Amino acid sequence: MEDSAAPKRSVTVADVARAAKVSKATAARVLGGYGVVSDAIKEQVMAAAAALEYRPNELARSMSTGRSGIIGVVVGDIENAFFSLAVRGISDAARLAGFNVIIANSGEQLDAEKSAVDLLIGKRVDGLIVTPARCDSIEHLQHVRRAGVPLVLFDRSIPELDVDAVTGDDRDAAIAATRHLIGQGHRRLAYVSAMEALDGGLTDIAQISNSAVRERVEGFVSVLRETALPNPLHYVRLGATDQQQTDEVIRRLLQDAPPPIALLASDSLVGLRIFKSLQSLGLSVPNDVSMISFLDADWASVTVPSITVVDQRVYEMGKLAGERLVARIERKPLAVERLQVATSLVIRSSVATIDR
DNA sequence: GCCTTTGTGAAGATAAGCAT
DNA sequence: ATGCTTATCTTCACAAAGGC
Repeated sequence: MEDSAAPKRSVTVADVARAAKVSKATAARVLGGYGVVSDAIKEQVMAAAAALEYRPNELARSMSTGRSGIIGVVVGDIENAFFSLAVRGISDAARLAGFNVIIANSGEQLDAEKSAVDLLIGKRVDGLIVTPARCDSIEHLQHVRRAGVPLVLFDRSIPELDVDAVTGDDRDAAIAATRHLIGQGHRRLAYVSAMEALDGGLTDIAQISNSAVRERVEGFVSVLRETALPNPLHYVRLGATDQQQTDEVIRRLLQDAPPPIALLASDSLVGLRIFKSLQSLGLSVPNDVSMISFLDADWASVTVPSITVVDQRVYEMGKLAGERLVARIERKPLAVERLQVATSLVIRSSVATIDR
């Protein structure tokens, strides 16, 4: 009956050492695979460890080494395919270097992000990858650096912070997508984002606290300006946070500028919501409304019509961020930089060509 | 005297138990 | 109520022991 599930003290190095009749340092050397031990003793210890079913105590190990072998990742929205793909890239890079990953979700809320960072620092993660919800609130991230924990920003950059960032080429991507729409003859264009709407509407691009969205909007607006289209900021619409809000955003846009109109969706969740909104309004893509979405999400290639997208190569972005963080943890001498992953426009069937 | 192998003891954060 | 000691478990720097 000794095999019952009765709670018993876990087997430690000292237990193995006692069973193998050696000191715990010797047992620890064998079990931890470090230092030098004669073959005969190595065998004794391994046999004792196997008999006792020894499992190392990771808690004690990280207490002793000062390393946890864990990388913390704070993402903006775990529901968003952009982040799940990124996390896959990050954890692949981490695993290759012998690290595990703990994921926390901020829901793009600054408070949630702060407590997630706090928690992970408390867990003694060896490094942190954060998608900052706001690029204008950096106190908690400076604290990470003061704590001596390597930090890599993901998707968004904060120049004042002097840390590595892995982002897309958001401005160029938006320029390419917008030019494509212009090239197809569109003159009524709008950019739709899930960022929280600002009180009093958008009057200055610098107000946008998310650098990725800000740069995309800058790209979008710059193409509208070079094409001499009037009042470009008016066609940047924030607040498409859920289906209901998106329906509302689309409804107002269509009141303002009846079809034909072309929409640029800031991410794949917004893209899908826009697609649903248009469907429920009985509007046809691309005959009534053309659209391009950021991120080549699965759904974008199976809808009718299939959706023209900005392929962000998010897996590569995640992998790059993971590798960069590992390099920082290993104290590789590298200059702080912003690594941009190039995007490409994947042309499908959601943009109409307008004859004029 | 040197090299290899093995042992000793401290560090690290926190809480329970004990003494003042 | 307060401070002190001890226990947790592993790793590592250093010390010791044994063989040549």
